[in-house]
Amino acid sequence: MENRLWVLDLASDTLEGRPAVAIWLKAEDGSTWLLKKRYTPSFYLVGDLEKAAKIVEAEGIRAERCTKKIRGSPVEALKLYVDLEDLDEYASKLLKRLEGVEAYEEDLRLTAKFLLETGLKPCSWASVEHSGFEEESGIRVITGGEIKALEHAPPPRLRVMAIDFVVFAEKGSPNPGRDPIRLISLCFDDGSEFQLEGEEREILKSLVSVVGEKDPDVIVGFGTNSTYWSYLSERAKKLGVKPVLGRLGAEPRTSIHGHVSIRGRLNIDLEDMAREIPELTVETLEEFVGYLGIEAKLDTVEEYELAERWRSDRDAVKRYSMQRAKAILKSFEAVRDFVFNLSELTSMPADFVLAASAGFRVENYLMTLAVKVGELIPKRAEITHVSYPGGLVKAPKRGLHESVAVLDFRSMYPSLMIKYNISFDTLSENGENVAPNGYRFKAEPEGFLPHALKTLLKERRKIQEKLKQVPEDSVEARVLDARQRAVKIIANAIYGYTGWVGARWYTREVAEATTAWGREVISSTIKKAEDLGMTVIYSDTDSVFLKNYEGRLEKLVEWIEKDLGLEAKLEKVFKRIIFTEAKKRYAGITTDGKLEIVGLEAVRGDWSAVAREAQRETVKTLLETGDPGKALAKAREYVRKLKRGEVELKKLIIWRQITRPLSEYSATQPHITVAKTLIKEGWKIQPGDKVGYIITKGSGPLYARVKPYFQASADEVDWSYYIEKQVVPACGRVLGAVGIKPDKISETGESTLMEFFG
DNA sequence: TTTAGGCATTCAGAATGAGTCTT
DNA sequence: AAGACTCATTCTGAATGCCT
Repeated sequence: MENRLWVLDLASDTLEGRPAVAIWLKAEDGSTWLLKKRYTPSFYLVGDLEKAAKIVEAEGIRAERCTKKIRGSPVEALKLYVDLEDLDEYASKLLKRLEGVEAYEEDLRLTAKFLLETGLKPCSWASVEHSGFEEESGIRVITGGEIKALEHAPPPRLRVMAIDFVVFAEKGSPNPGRDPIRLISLCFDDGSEFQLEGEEREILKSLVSVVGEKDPDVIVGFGTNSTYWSYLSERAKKLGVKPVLGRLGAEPRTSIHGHVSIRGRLNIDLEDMAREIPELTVETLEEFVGYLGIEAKLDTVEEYELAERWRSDRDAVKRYSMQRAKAILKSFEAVRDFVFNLSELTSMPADFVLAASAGFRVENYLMTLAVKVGELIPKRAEITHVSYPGGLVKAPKRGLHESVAVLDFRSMYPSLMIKYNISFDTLSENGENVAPNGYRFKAEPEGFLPHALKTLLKERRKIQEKLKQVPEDSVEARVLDARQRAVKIIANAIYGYTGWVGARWYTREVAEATTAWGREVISSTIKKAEDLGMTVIYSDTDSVFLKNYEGRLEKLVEWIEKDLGLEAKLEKVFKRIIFTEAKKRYAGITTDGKLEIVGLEAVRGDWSAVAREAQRETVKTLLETGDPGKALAKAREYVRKLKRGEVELKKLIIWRQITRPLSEYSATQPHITVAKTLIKEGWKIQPGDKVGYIITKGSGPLYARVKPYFQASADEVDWSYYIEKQVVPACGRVLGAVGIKPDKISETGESTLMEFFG
C-alpha cells in the first residue's frame, strides 16, 4: 500500500531495543498516522583508517570506505553504522584506542541525522509504502515501511487548538507549589470554545478529556514553553492527575533547551516568535497581534491586577482569557505558512524551529546542503571570538535637508560572497580574489556558501515566478509568499553566521573579507556619486543618502551594475529629512507623506512614552511645516503638560530589559533596583524580562527613587525629571539640528508644581 | 542554544580641581 | 603653609537598544 502523507513531527524511538524513528503524519482526509521505523545512525572516521577498520570489523560494525570533503578538500573516510542511539559515547571510546583519527557527525541527534540522510523534510509531503497498519486509539500505526519525500505542496487541513491559562498569586508571580490554575480557555479552529474553571483537579481532567476528544494536531499558546507547560505539569503532579495531552497517552516533556514536546502534536508557542521580532519592544500578545495587523479585541487585564480583578470582576478576567485564546488562534493562522516553510527549508520540526535562534536555523539549512555535496559536518569548536571591522558609517551632514534620495544595495553581503566566491572552502593563500584586507579566495570551484546563497536565490526567484501565476489572496499565494520570506531570512543570516563563534562553520576570515569588500564598495560608491555631482549627506553600510540626484542617479545605478557587478535600488525619496550630528539617527517624510523616524528616542523602547510622543510630534511638525518655531511650540506644549502634572502615569513608564542574572551586574541601575524590589515582593524576574518603572521625587541617585510602575502614584512623580531628562533632551536633539538651544524648550512661562509646593 | 559590528545615550561612580576651612 | 574637607565638574565604564 502507498499513502501520501504530510510529516507533522518526529521523535526518536526504539524497536526491539534498537534505535528507531517515530514519524507522525497527517493525511489529506484528516487521519493521523504513525510510522515506526528502524534506523541505524552512522558517523565518519577520517585520518589513519587502517587500524580503525580492523577494530570495527572485529566488533562486527558495518563500515564502508567513502570519499568525503572537509572544507572542500577531498578526504578518505570510513562510514560506520552503529546501532546505538548515542553515537557520541561509542565514538569517544573508539577514538581512545586510535591515533591520528578524527570523528565526524557522531554528535548529531538521531532524528536530525535521519532527516539529513534521507532528505525527508518536516512539514512536507511524503509517500509512505507499507504492508498495512494497525489502528490504535484512532491512530494508524505502521511498523516498518518506506518513506520518500515528495514535491512541495500546501499542507493538509490541521486541527488547531489555542490555549490560554489564568494563574496568579495574591502578591507577586504565581508559584506552582502554591497557586492553583484558576482557568483555562480553549478555542478551536472549528469554532468551538471551552472555558474550564472551578475545582483545579476538574479543570485539568477536563483539559485532558477535551484534548483527547478534539484531538488537535497543533496546540498553540503564548508563553507555554517558558511558563505554562511546566506549571501545568507541576500542578498535575501535586493533584495526582496525569496531564495526558500527547497522543497515545503521552505527557508534555521538556526536550532540549526550553522547548516542550507534546507527542504527536505540534506544540507551538508564539512567544518564541514574538521574541525575535525586533519591532516589538514589549513582547506581549497585544503587541504581537498589533504587529501582525490582526483584528482582535483584547480588554487587557494586567498581571499585577489579576488577583484583585478575579475577586471583584471575574467576568472581565474570563472574557480577557477567551479573547487571548482567540487572538492566539488568529495569530497562528497568520503565521502558520511561514512557520511550516521555515521548518521545511531548515529541516527542523515546526515546533522546534520557532524555539531555535537564527544561527541554528542557518546551520541546519547548511547541514542539509552539506550532506548533498558530501561535505562533512564539523563540530563546534571552543574558541574565543576576536571582533573585526564591520560596515562603514559616514557622519551625516547636520540639519534639515530637502529632497533626498536613498539608494540601497540589494543584499550586499550575499552578493559579495557570491561575486568573490567567499567561503570557508575557497579561502586559500593563492586565491585570485583578494579582499581589501588581504584575505584571498579561489575563484573556482564554486564555494559552499556561495552555492548555498545561489540555491536560495534561485529558489526565491522560482517562488516569485510562481507567485505571478497564482491568484492574489489565494492560499497558494499566501504559502508562496511565506516561503520566499523564509528563504530570504536564511540567506541574509549567512554572513552573520560565519562570524558567530558558536557556528560549526565559523570562519572569521570569511566574515571579515565580506565586510572589507563591503566597505570598499560603499566608499567607491560615495566617491562616484560625488564625481557625478551629487552630495552624499549620509551613508550606512549599504545605503547612500543623495542630494542633487535628479538626472544623475540613473548613471550611478548603471555604474554600480556595470563596474561593481552589483545591484542597487532607489529605495525612497525624502521630501524633507533632518539629521542631528549623530550617526544612525534621523527622521524624514517621504514623497508619499510617510513619517519615518530612525534611531531617535521616539523609536526607542527605553524612553518614556511622553518623551517619545513629544519628539515624534515635534519632528513631525518640523518636517511638515519646515518651521522651527512651530516645532518648538509643539515641544513646549509637552513641557507645559508635565509642569501641570497633566500626563497619564502610563506615559511615564520607562521600560528596560533584564539581560542577565541580577547577581552579575556590577553597576547600580534603576531597573535593577526595581527588579530587586519586585523579587522581594514575590515576583519572579528572569533574564529577558522587562521591568517598568517611574521616577519619583526625592534626593540621591535615580536608582534610589524609582518605583515599579504599578506602585507609583501621581503625587509622588518627579515631574521635573520627565521634563529635564526626558522631553527636553528628546526634543532638544531634533530642535538642536535647526539651531534651537534646549533651554528654550523649558521656557514656557510657567513654573513647575515643584516650585509652587516646594 | 546569542547571526555580525557600529553607534548614541544615560547613569553611576571615580577622578580631578577649585575653593575654603582647620591646625 | 600644609593638609583636610566640600562641592562642582570631568572623565570612564557599564549597560541598553537601536541601525544596516
